Amino acid sequence: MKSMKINFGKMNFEDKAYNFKFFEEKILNFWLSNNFYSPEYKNDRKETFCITLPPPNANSPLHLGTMSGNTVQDILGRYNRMLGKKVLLVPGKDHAAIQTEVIFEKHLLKEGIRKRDLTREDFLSRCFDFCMTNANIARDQEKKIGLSADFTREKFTLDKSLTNVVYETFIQMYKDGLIHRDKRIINWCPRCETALSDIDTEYKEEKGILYYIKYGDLVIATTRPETKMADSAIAINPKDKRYKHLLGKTIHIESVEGERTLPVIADYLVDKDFGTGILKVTPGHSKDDFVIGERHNLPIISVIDMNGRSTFGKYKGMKIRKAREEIVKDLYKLDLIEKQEDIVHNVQVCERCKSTIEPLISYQWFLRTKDLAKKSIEKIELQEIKIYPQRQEKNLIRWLENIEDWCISRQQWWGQRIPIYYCGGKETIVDNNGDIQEKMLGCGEIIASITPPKTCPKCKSNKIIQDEDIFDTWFSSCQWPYTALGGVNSEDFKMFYPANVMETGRDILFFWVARMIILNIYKTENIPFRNVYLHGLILDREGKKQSKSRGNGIDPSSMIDQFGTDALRLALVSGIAPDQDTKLYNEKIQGFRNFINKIYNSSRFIFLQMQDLDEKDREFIRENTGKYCIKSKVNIQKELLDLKHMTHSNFKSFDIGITAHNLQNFYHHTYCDSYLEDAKNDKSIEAKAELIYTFYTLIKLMHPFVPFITELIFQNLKEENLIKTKEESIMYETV
RNA sequence: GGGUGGUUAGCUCAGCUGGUAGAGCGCUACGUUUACACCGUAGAUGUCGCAGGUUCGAACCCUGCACCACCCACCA
Repeated sequence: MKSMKINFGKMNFEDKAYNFKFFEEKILNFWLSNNFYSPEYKNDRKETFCITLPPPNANSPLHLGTMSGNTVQDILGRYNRMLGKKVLLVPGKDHAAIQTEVIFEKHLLKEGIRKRDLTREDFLSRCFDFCMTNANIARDQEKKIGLSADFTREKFTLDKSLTNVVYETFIQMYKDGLIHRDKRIINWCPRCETALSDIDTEYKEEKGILYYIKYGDLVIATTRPETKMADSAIAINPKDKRYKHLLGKTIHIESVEGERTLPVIADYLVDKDFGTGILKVTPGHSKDDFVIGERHNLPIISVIDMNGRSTFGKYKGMKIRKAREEIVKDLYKLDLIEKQEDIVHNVQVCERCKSTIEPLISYQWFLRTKDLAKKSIEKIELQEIKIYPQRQEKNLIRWLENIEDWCISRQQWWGQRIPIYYCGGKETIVDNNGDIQEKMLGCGEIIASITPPKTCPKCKSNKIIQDEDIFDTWFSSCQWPYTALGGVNSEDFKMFYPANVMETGRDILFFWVARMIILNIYKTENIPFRNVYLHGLILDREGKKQSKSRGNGIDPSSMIDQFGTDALRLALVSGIAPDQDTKLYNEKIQGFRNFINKIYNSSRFIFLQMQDLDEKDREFIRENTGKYCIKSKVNIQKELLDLKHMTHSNFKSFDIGITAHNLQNFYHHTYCDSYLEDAKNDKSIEAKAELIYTFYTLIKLMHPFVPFITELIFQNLKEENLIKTKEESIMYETV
């Protein structure tokens, strides 16, 4: 691409206040209309620096947290570019499966359309358009904050090419025996008729009744008598001496479900202080019971269907509440209820419609992670991947050590549909014993394939049906480090993998970072990134989390309009420490705007000194490479050198907040308040040369943090023939 | 219940491996001087959460406690 000249014009010395709006727009156009953000701009550079930027969700505009992350990563990118490296920041947008589907459904509802009114294809195509609209807004925001990412390389996680890479990974895992299909308890919303991840549910305090039900000679307290026919054991706490004699025995009961024999087991999940200290274990309808059931190899019985109705005996077809009432009545009739108590307990509900979650059993796809996690732990312990702040390392390792198999299927539409095909299809049935089973309708062949097979390889039937489910969104986003680079065979992958930094929130250290390490080591036999930088949250003035419901969210674009991008960038990073929350509010950003204005005015002062110089003087100034003469109480030569060293060493340890703070402090108090004041006493040409030299040095050091105003000053120094440079932009100068 | 972080000037926070408490905002007074009132100069303001301990010496190290925030688990 041929570079284009933008005429910045001379700075307007009449304006005493920096007109950031005017200049920032010009500068941004200058950067964007040239090739500066591309690593190919300086193709001869050898050492690389790469960040595959965490893709924000394509379902809404960016919030401040993402922009703060962008700022940190851009600072690292710009700094490394100024160190002479070939820098690539890859932008992207994430399809964010479930979250997007929820948001888009709400969006549709405003138009009076329900999801079930649409076909799967229609829903997907509308949702795609919705995402593209938001992605465009988000991309503009990224540009506006000054993110020097190569936008020609932008990826969307649902792009066909990325999806195919994800499919390849899955199929490889399938062949390696890492994928299995198994029963699992899920959060089912009977009203929305969908499975929900824990994130899409919330807890609500609810009044309930605790029934003390007789089980033979024992009494068990429960709020859910309607699941008692799905019990497969009686459990006590191993430390509970009261019931020790029962261990290993079975108890015989006669109840509403008829005669049954249940084993007595011990599990530490049982709270001996709740109710009578005895728990009825119902693996089919309670998450904790499911865990206990797995541990003790208990049968799973289902008595509630996906419509939230009972499937058992005389209660069959009743809504759960109704079934509960009836069962309680029957239990009273049989004199099997000792007493009942009112209690207030937390109930898990659907975040959207607030109906009570029904934990149900269904078949899901799983990834075996234990062995993969071991390799990841090794790499972290060997410090091949470093975590900032370091204390999070042990959290990460502990999580990896205790990792469970990962359920990677979801019952939604918006996402990557699982590339598994069944000959003739399948259906899930509940047999008379309450057992959930998958019944194959064809010859039973299961085919993993990127493209739909035309016929069954075994029986040659042409009735091939794809699995209905999609992948967990994290299964795709955890492959981002190589999908962002175009897959493991691309030129970019060869040149830029592994990335140097992964910058993300500590809240997704496990969800994302840990699993990214796992999947990337599996796929590439190499780490995905060398450093992990965790950021904290951006809180409001009172230290509260910003949220839409609280209405305390800070609108990034209004901040930029009021105070300018450079000011916002400084406000977002100055004084921050990794994993540490930070507060943001108007007055704070205003303070940084004042500082930007200080930079502007000091440059005005310096340029005014240079106004009447002839070309010979200018040449003298240009040729000055660090001779000092101005008498000042500040030893500027030494101070500048110290500042440089400190900046470099702080960057090495990712102490960006400290660096920003130090640079600002130095510029304001040492450079302006002391040194510039003293410089006023020396009118010699040597003094002017020193002034330009020191100024130029500082502007470059500050550029990664406040890129706009420093570019403006650089262009004017060039325009005025006061510096010797071959570079078109300050971002390719050397620090 | 388990874990992590925080507690320093009215507010927001610095304070690196122990050696006389710092900056910005705010406040007070003064000031239009070769850039800047979105400014400068000068100033007031602190039992460094509480209680012990180590040390010649602790905001910093150790022990315990309190309060705040967050994370994980549990709520039959």
